[in-house]
Amino acid sequence: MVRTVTLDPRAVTACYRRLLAHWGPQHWWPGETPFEVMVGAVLTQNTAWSNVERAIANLRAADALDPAAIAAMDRKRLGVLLRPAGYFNVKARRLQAFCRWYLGRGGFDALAREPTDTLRRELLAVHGVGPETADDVLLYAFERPVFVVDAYTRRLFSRLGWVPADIGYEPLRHAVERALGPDVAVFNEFHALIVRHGKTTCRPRPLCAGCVLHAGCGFAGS
DNA sequence: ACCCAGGGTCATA
DNA sequence: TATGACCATGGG
Repeated sequence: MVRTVTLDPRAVTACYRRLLAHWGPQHWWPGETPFEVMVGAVLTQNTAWSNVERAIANLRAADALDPAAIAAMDRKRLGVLLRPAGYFNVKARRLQAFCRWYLGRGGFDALAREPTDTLRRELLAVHGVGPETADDVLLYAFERPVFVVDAYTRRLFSRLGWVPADIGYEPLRHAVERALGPDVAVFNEFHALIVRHGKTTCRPRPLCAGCVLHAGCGFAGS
């Protein structure tokens, strides 16, 4: 039995509005096609996006930004293309596992007909796809109303005193989803804003100083 | 010379 | 179930 956490919808909405007013729309997810978004979701695991862009550029230059091309490619050669994204041996395997699932399931149009919970369960069964990567794919490629939790999200909400610091992925995801209602556009923007905010003023060390949320969300430092 | 990045898997206790 | 090691490049 997972303890459910409740967030105040008004407070979370105020937090979202304040971040949006301060940072502006983030235009996530960068990517020409849903498949490119999915590739980015795997490659950006624990990796700076600037490095992912280089790897995607390599794939495109090799005419390999395509599920069949990636699935059929020699793994070592794929690793060479992915090198700037880091963990390139790991990611070559993960990307091929993902592409084989994607092709085996009939591609985007077939997958887009499946209900969200089915898609999520299948994504999580693919080697190398964990909760955050699965939810990136669901939200930013399939445009399903799923909120993406990451380290920034957990840190922000726990520093605001709204959730325990060790809250699990699912409890936090459901709490935010309930507080902000099922809304693809809002979930899209909110996650991007939390990342944007987290990598600038709310870095791990030192703790937030002069953060834009101090006034709006009651964060008083630590 | 550190620390960090848009995580996840696997072995071990 | 819960830690810890491991994966690896590039920027601040």
